Amino acid sequence: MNSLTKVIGDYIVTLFDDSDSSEIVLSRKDLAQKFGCVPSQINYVLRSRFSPEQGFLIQSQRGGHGFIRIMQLRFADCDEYAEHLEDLVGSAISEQDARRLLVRLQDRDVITPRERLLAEVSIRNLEENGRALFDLPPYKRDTLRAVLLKKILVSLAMF
Amino acid sequence: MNSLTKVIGDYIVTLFDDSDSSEIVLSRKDLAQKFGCVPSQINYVLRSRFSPEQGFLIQSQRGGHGFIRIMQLRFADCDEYAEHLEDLVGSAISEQDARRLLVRLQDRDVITPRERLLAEVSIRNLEENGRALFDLPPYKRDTLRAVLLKKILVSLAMF
DNA sequence: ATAATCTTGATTTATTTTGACCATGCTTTA
DNA sequence: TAAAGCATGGTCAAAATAAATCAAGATTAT
Repeated sequence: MNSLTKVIGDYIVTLFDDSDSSEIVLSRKDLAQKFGCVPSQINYVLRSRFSPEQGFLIQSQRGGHGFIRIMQLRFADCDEYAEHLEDLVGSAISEQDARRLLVRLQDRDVITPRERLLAEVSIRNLEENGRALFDLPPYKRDTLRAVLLKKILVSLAMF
Repeated sequence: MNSLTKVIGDYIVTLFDDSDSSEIVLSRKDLAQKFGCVPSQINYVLRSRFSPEQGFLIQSQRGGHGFIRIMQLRFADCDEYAEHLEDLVGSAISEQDARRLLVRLQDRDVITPRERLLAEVSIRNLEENGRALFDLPPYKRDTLRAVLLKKILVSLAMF
C-alpha cells in the first residue's frame, strides 16, 4: 500500500524528470489540493524525502505569491562516496583528525581553501557549543563532530 | 508566478545594471503607474529589497519634481565588510532569515553556491543538535545560529 | 507490543497588497 | 512676497494570502 507521502514524493520526482532543470518551484496549497490533503502534509513529504542529506535544498516564501522551491544537487556516485566517507570519518573523529582530513582534501583540490576554512569554523563552533554550553564528554563531541563533518563532505560532493 | 514586489525589484536591479553608476534616480509615481500599483507599493519594494542591510541607501524628496535616489553601498576593505556583516546578522537570527541572507550573498557573488550549501548544512546541523539533543528554546537557537553564521561570514570575509 | 512513520488540523508566522491620511516642496496668483 | 494650490513622496495599519510548526491521533512495520 502506497502512502500518500510516497505518492506525493514520487510526483515531485516526476516534476524533476520533466523539467530538465535542477530545480522546481511549486505551491504548497495547490499541491495539497491536487492530492486532497492538508498543506502540512507537504512539509512532511519534504522533510522526509527531500532533505539536504538526500541531495535537495529547499527555499520557500510565505504570504502572497508564496512558493516552495526544491533544488536538486548534482551527484555522480553518491552512495559509493558516502560509504567511502563512512570509512574515512567513521562514527567519531577527533578535532585534530578532522582538521587533518580537511587539509588533505584541500591539498587534493577536492575542496577550496575557503571551503576548508568554512568547515573548520563550523566544526570549531560545534566544539565550543558542546564544551562550554552543554558540557559534553569528549567521546560525545567526537561523535557529533563526525556527524557534522560527514554531512559537510557529502553535501559538497553533490555539487 | 512572480509577485509584483519581485517584478519591481528586478526591474530596479536592471536599472542599476544599465546605468554603470552606483546610483539611480526614479519617480515613485511613475514607477507605480508603470506597474499598475499604488505608490506605497514602491515603498514596500524599497523597504524589503533595497534596505541598508542589503547594501543600499535611499534618499528622496517630496513635492514637485520629487524623486527617489537609490545608492548601492561599496565597502572599502574587509574589516568594514565584516562589521557590516555583524550588523546584518545581529545577535539572533531565524533559520529563514539566515537562509535568505545566504541566498542574497550568493546572488551577489559574495559566496559560491558550494559555500552557501556548506553554510546551510552547518546551520541545519546546529539546528538539529539544538532541537533534538538539547531541547533548546527557539530563542536560544536563534542566538546560537547567529553566532555561527557570523563566524562563518566573517571568516570568509577575511579571505 | 512497540517503534517508526504518516496524517491531520489548530495555531503561528511571514509576505504582499491596498488605501486612507500625513508631510513637504515647487508654482502660481493675489 | 505671502498664501493657496498642486504635485510628490512617506507612514501606518488592515486585509489578503500562504507557508511553518507542533502535537495529537492513526497507521504500518518489526
